[in-house]
Amino acid sequence: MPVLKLFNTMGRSLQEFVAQNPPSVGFYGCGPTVYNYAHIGNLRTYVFEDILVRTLRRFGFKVTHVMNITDVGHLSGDDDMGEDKMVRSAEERGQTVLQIAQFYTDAFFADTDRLNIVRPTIVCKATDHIQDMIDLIKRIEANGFTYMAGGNLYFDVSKFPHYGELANLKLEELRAGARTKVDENKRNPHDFVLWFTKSKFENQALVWDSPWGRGYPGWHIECSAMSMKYLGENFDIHAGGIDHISVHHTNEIAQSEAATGKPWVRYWLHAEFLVMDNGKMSKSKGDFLTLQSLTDRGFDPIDFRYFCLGGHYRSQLTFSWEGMEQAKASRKSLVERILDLREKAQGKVADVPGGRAKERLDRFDGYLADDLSAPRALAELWQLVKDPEIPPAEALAAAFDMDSVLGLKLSEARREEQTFDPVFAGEIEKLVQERILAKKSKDWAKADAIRTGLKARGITLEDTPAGTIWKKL
RNA sequence: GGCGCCGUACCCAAGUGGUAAGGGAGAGGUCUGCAAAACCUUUAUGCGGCGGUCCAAUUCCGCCCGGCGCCUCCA
Repeated sequence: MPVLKLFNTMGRSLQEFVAQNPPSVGFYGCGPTVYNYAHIGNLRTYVFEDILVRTLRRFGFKVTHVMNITDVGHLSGDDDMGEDKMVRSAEERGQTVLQIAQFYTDAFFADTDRLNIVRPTIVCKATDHIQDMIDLIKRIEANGFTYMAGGNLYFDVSKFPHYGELANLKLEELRAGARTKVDENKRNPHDFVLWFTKSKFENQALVWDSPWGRGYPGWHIECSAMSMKYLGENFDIHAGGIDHISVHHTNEIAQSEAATGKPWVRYWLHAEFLVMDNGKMSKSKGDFLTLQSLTDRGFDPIDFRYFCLGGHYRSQLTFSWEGMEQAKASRKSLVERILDLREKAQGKVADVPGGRAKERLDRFDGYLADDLSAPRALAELWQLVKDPEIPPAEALAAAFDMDSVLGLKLSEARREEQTFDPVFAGEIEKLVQERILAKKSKDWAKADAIRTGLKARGITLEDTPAGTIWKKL
């Protein structure tokens, strides 16, 4: 395998990936806050993380993938007088916060399953790790990075010299340009809460006892506590959306390294946003597209996955229905080619692709190795399935190999005949035979009538040299 | 104000200091009773504009125009 290079946000450069303890790789990906459905922008990031994990595994690494489920502590902004997201959602539905969390957690994994995203090795809920967070905060406190103010425990960013390195922030300038509506308890606008006992709103549903009083953890601490618990005090990769660079990940680094006194994460990867024609999609504004809204329009979840793969993860991708239509058409055509190859290979798939197929597979791996260039990798797959000089059985072997990373379910592709309800299929088969007879007697009117009739029922006929085949429209 | 990104054919979207991947859509052709599918051919002397560096720039630098993201919960 070629040398894997990844763009590290820390340092903003393409760097050779060197695992700390090869072949093991510790990977932490920020998971969802489960107060609502994931929207397709969220899902784009998870598709990216899936490509990352699958690529690492293809390149021989043993990946431990940890993902958090944020079910507490994710508060509204500094100057936002609104409620806790979880609490609001619970009140609206007349359920408990934990019921809400469970419902949307299930919905989240149902979505990622449909997108053929491999489940994380470890999924951990914030509410199951409160003691770990408290223990970690104690260490941060013991090292002198905290202060109490107004009942809350704050992290003092001025004590952490490297604060803001990930985001290229300079504290002096930030002070000057700071906003006015910040929490008045803060000494520095960028200080953040590690533990709340005084909330800006009432009815905090979940509270725990702690050395600082009864309350609940700040948002950032869960990722530090849980990642260290499962991956150790320093690990290889941490990934998430680009919006997390300046606040969430910056704060995670500060508190983690303040606790341990040593470097925490080696590689930081961030996925750019999926944006709508008129700007970004906002989960908190309530109007956003879910995977379900795509399938309601007749798209297969994998069409969306294909759509995501068409753009590089570090580039903004603009969502549009037209773009989805194109992805759908494109994927359909790709699957058609796989089916054709299957028929030509008469069910055979080479054990190991050789010759020209191997060359294309190598090129494919080279593209993945170059900062996960899915668009070029996908283009290479197209070149492969279109290459007339490659024997079908070899092409299939290489294509399925590529799909171990792309995840387009190519090996599961079947002609509709094989997946249809047998009764319905038998009925169609009968009509097809009738039409063949009509054609033999040159009764074009009847033949065309049958074809038109089937089309109305969503079935299209194709007369190939090998006979008539039918498929779903 | 600070940080960062983008502007490539009708559409989506890669990419490179030496002359533009791939897909969708369109057009022409082969095949066909007609279709469909498939296959073949075809679609940017051009990469927002203006300068600069260079033997050579779409690719580097500067400026300008246009669009977007983050800095506040958000992938």
